[in-house]
Amino acid sequence: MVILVSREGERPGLRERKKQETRIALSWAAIRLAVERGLENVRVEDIAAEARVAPRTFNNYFSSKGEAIAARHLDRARLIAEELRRRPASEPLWEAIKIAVVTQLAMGEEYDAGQPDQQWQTGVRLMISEPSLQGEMLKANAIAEDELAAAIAERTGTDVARDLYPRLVAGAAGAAIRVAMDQWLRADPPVPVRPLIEDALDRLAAGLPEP
Amino acid sequence: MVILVSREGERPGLRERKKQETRIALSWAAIRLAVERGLENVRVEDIAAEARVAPRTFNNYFSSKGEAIAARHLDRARLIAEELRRRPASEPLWEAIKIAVVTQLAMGEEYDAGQPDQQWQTGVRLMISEPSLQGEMLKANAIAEDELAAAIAERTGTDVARDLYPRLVAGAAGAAIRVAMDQWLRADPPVPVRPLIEDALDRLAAGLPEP
DNA sequence: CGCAAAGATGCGTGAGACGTAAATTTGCGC
DNA sequence: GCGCAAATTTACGTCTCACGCATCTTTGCG
Repeated sequence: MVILVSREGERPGLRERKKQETRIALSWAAIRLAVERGLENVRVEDIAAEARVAPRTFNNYFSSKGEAIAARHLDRARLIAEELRRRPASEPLWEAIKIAVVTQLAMGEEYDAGQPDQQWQTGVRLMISEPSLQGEMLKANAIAEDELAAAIAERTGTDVARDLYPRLVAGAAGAAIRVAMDQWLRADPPVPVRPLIEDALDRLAAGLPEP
Repeated sequence: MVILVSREGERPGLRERKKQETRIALSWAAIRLAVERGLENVRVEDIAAEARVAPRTFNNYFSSKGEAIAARHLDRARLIAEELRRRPASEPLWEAIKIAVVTQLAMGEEYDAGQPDQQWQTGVRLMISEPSLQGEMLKANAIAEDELAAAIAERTGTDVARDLYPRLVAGAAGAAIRVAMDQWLRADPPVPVRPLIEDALDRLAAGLPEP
């Protein structure tokens, strides 16, 4: 995956900031170009050019076009775990998860009430439509799910390594989010995402009773 | 993915049978070699040689080494949906799912009571350990999950395209299976899988209450 | 027994992933 | 400010791949 290790407690020096900017620039460039001309008509070289870096540099950040494209989604998905950690401990777990997910979705929200930002949506649609990118999206989801599991373990005082519980909840929540998202993207007269997400998570918490 | 379309209602002529055999031979060869010398030291050429086919033929079956390795797991995972369809309609859904999963796991069972067959286990371990294969395993799981969703929709009279329900259940069940499996593979004094799977699925059906 | 279709091969090409070493830039202490 | 050591970016070269296309073989069937 990433070669340039961004050690955690790194203070935001010019160096780190620039690295992050390059990473994001490469990622958006990859998405933009892939949407414009189709993934197969985009060479790594093009992406690098678009981001004003040397071709070889692309591979210092990502090990494939797919990874670059999924990076934006990954960063976004990670925020869910981060947000969950911020929720007060008094909140019931499922409630906290629901809020964390919805909050994260609302992040880049624009004019259109309740609709996540356009660019991210474009990226997700791209990943869903191009078969060769589906694997990358799944990988991103898996990574985000791991972080979510860690956050859940922390919050519930369970152990990610020993207990099934945190990973089970994270996995189920991840599945719910994926399904809701998918439904949302397919919806032909467009519908708001939030209700879908909430419905999916509520059903999970209810033990998935037959409808 | 696969180029050679195996049309469904195909009767098992010599042709089809041989194709299937080649596919499986390539897949096992890939796994065996990867386990023996490490994935990076296995060239497509080697796998083809091991399966007694021309190098070019490998790519007629799989589009990458990873796909070949995941194929065995995929075929196995698909059986769950197939088994679910065989369960009597009178059985409660979760019960049926549990049985379908356990039955499938028991398939290649050997001497050691309750432990799935060695080769498959080896393959799964390989996919978990090699980062570059994790994506392939996730893809396989996703495909199997789709089929499971279809089977669930059929059984519950819901619609995969319109209702969240079938995909939600399939996704949650898939997550439960993954988590249980993972726990099982990590367990240091080895433990039987079945209880883990059943525990995970039971918790799902119970709404994942905090422990 | 013979033909049409399906599959297996061979060959050639365009890309990609990545090791390595040289060139550049940044962070910092003096 | 200045200069050096560490972190990054680049340039190059190499090794595999994935896959299109043309051709040779094998299989299924009348």
